[in-house]
Amino acid sequence: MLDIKFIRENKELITEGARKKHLKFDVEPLIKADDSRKKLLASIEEKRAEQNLVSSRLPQIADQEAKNVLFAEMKKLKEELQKEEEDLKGIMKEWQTLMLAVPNIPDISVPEGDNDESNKEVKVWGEIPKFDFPIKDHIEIMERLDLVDLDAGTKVAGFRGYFLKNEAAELEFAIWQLAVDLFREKHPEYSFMVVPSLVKRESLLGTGYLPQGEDEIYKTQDADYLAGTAEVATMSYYTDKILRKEDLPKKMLAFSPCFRREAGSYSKDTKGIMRVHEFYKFEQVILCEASHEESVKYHEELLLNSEGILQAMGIPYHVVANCGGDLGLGQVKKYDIEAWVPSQGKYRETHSCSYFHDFQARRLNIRYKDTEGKMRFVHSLNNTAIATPRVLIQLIENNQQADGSVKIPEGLRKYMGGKEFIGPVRSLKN
RNA sequence: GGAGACGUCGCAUAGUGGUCUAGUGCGCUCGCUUGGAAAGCGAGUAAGGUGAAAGCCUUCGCGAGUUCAAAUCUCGCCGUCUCCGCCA
Repeated sequence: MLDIKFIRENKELITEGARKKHLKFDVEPLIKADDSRKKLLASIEEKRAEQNLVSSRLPQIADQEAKNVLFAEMKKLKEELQKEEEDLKGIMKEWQTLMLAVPNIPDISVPEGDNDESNKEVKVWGEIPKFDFPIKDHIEIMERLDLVDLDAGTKVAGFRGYFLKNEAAELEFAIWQLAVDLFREKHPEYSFMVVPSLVKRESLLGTGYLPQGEDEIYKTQDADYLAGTAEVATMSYYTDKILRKEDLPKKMLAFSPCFRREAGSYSKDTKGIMRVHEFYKFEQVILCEASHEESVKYHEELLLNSEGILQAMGIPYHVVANCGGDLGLGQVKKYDIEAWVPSQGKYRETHSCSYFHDFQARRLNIRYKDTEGKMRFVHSLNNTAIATPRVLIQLIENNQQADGSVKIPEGLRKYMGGKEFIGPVRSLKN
């Protein structure tokens, strides 16, 4: 959500921002609704002032005749007031709907473009491995080593279901442990959290996933939702809070299961563990002072933290600056980290790092007092620290060996009981 | 699941129809005092909207209602606590 005053004063900026994000948005209906809102509100407040004034004088009036006249007048005033309040309610509903649809303005450095093909590579790390044998994809490698059971996954959990088994399960635990250790050692200012996935609608509205993303999110019979990221609960933890300036920035590393319906992606990545309905993620969240420079500074920090985790596992990756059409409603700028998938011959997304300025903080009402004692909304940012099982694809494929075994990256071995390889082949299904 | 109690300005509490523009205590800020501090004394201490300003309006969990007038009365919802039941 943006400030209505800002919107009124910067119509061109908003329109230009929506264009860059390839969103259909017309600011005029909102301005019109706001005009009606202001006009009606002024009239209502005037009537209330009159009502309050008479009410405060009434007890001092002794003359019953005069009192009765006032009673009648007040009753009439009240009827008018009630009608206007009813009208305002209707206008406010429309106003709020329109306000929730206003996109945040993308940064000047965001590349132009409609979809991920226009994303711009900004960084490359690691050597793309060369194989002198025919490579396999993660599904084949994992099934041969009895690391995954996708048939059982489908049988038990349905489409996109999966069971991770044996060393794959161990690898997940190892990756989480690595992330925890890295943060504990290198970024001790981050507080660890385990946060709810089952959240209320307001939390998803507040973080900007609703109302426009209804199809993407699981909903329970109690009208709660299953969040697709720990960001939702971690941000909502601070709803309605007034933080002290000295406490900023707040840095969190939050773990949670994540649930995504993946509606509208039925033909994409239907095999394996690339795109699943249920996964686990450590998410970094930062709340900082309301300055663009601070946001940019921490945006880069979040990116480096995540790169550190991939580097510790020796997985080659690049970073792209997402183009306008690839940004969410509230995002100002976003980097994706994409790690190399040998069987596909391309980089695939493992991390998503974005900042929002005060877009989320306005919706969630998270504030602090600045140096002049003025209340301000905080800025918010977030980035994946590490998400499993998707990263197992890159981990396993890049480390596959000619005999079908998988070399465990050095950085993970101490969490795998010192083991260096997964293999030899345990079961040959096909 | 059943019964009861409660939800007030950062925290604690007062307030049961107009004198509440919400009192008091704690905390916090500033000042006096002091060599410095503590104590003491004094002053201040919510947010939002609107306006050039003075001011005006809103908010006592949320929503609806009664009334000329609601923190206060009625109804619904949400939340917290206590007891009982059930379960680990």
